[in-house]
Amino acid sequence: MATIDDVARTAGVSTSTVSYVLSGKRPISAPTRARVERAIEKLGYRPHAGARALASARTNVIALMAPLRVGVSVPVIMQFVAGVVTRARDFDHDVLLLTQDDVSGLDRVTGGSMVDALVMMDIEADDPRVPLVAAAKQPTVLIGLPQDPEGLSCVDLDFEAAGRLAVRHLAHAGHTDVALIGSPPEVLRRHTSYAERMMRGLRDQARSSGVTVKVEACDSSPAGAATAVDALLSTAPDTTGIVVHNEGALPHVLARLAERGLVVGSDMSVVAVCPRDVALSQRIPMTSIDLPAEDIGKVAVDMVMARLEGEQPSETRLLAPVLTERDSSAPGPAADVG
Amino acid sequence: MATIDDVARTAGVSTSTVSYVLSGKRPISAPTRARVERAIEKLGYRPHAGARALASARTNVIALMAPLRVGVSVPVIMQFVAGVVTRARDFDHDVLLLTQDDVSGLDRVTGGSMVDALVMMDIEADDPRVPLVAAAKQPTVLIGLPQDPEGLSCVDLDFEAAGRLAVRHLAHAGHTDVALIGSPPEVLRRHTSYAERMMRGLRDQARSSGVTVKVEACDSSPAGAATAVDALLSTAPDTTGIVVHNEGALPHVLARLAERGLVVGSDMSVVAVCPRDVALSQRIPMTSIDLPAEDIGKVAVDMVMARLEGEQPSETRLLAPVLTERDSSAPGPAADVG
DNA sequence: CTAGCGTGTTGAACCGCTTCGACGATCCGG
DNA sequence: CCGGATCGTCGAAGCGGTTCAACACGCTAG
Repeated sequence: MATIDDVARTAGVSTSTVSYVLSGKRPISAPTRARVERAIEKLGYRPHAGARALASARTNVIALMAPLRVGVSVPVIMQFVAGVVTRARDFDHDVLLLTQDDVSGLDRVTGGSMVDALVMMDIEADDPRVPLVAAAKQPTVLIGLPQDPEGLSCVDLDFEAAGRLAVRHLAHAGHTDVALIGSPPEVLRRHTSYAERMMRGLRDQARSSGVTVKVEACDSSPAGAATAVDALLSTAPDTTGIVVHNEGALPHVLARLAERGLVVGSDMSVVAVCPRDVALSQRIPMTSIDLPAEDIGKVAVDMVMARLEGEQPSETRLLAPVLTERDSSAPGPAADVG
Repeated sequence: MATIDDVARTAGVSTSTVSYVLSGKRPISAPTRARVERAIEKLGYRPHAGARALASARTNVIALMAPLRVGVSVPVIMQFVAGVVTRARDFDHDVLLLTQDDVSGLDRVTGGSMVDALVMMDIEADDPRVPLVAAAKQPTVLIGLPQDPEGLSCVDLDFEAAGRLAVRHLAHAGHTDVALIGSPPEVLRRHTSYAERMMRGLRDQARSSGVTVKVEACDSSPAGAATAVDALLSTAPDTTGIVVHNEGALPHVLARLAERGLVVGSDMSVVAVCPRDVALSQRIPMTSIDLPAEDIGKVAVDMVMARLEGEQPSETRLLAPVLTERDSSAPGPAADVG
């Protein structure tokens, strides 16, 4: 491998000049720059990342901690990851992938100066990782909202607003008895904040719209979905509007409703909270509130980079939910006929 | 951040001694080791990754190039990734995540000495990345089989054997007209090798088992699945056994069969080629050939590490397929009644 | 008693790059 | 014609480790 000294020698300049050509931190005359660039080209020179990190205290790598296991919906994770990786490249950074359960990884990458910054997904209310990264010298942004952000930046969909939006949509359409089919019980038990925020928004809006709202936890399996649907239909038989906030369970919920003889889009209105493509790949195109996972990932990177550059203070950004009406929702019993 | 010199000073030894305590490459007496370890503990010392990489020419990072976009099934990708990341940790390595389309990333991480080795997923027959990594100084293992491995290591499920196994299973059960519902047309068009190997196995075994086999490409959408099922049922109405090698389409294929009044598990036998959990989360538990994505990821890391250590030659390993009988397959028309 | 050995430790060179202070050259205004 | 900017380039000092040759020490064997 050619080194910067090789380049300097074949270009007939000093190594610092080569360095300045590369970084642009000092003006270099056009002819000199050209000579250096030609040498780089000729030798196929690539700066050594380690040497660079050592000398500059910058690695151009960010860490992304993602839940590679069960629980959260896999396509959503992938979209976050894709968003983070592609946006990181726009900032000339690469991504080091850590798994959620590898808590010691935080220390490793942080203390070992392996990364310039961190992005962490799937934050829980009382997440043990939060104090760790809060103490790190690298800026961090959380995807999700912990109880106490401790000066860290956060991004997420505004699930509370999403809950309100969903109920408002259904109420406007004339539904008076609505329900949430939500996250698996274990997710709720962990006090994952998005689930709780969603429920809060739902209930708030239900109160002010004067509709009832029943909440069912729901395992993502076919059986879990069936159980939830059955439970709902027996304890709240007047339900005509359902918000499904569980992509994994969504197809099975729809299947169960069908089995029970309910036609989604006329007998029963369903609003899904999930990524666009999931909404579109169901048996019928779903009315849905988009979960813009890829965008959130990108915003996370934007925020972390901003903190890396200037001295932006930490902030938390909640993205406004957008509801797109498709074929799974229809007017309800209380709709003005006309 | 404490440096190795700080540790040496507070332990009252030289820096090289600290280094040897850390690496174990020279014997250190128990008392000295203890003093050093106490100092490390006390200062919260972490070796600087960049400095280490510079001095030792080892980064303890491997690159993983994964298709973060459409095409291949998302859960499968996640499982590969999970396997690679967790196994890499066993070797004290971290994972740098590259996207499939970022071909220049290969050069970057390779030439910049950012990683010790590479793992690449979703290899196509005539993959442009193969010559690039073949020229790199880092060992690489491919998940999938290119036309010409050029001395690179490869791992994959033995799809040809899987094809044979699936047909053999159906033929044994008395099916005489079988079909494949396979990858989306664009995947086939790219000559993705697993799809072609699967078809080859299928056809071989069909010939020797004396059954007919019809092949349908299949888009992963509900509509695509419906189209494929309809086409199959009209051009080969006698089909009683289907192999589905497309996890995304699987639920929709099953849905379409149901809509057409066919009961999977009696009227129609279906063998899925997909990860276990996908097979189990369909409307009924599917007879399936497991796609052990996580294992493959782990094996990939094992292989790449072996090459990093000793001077193992490159090899290609094809994992033997395992068929698990569940509820979606049943005896066919030619079965011995008894 | 000494030559020779193994064990444990050390000093110093080096890995490849960034960056700071300095310096020569060119250009300006006075 | 001179003093002071401005511009472009350079030399050298780190950055924080690893590793090699060398050495001090206590042993054993001769």
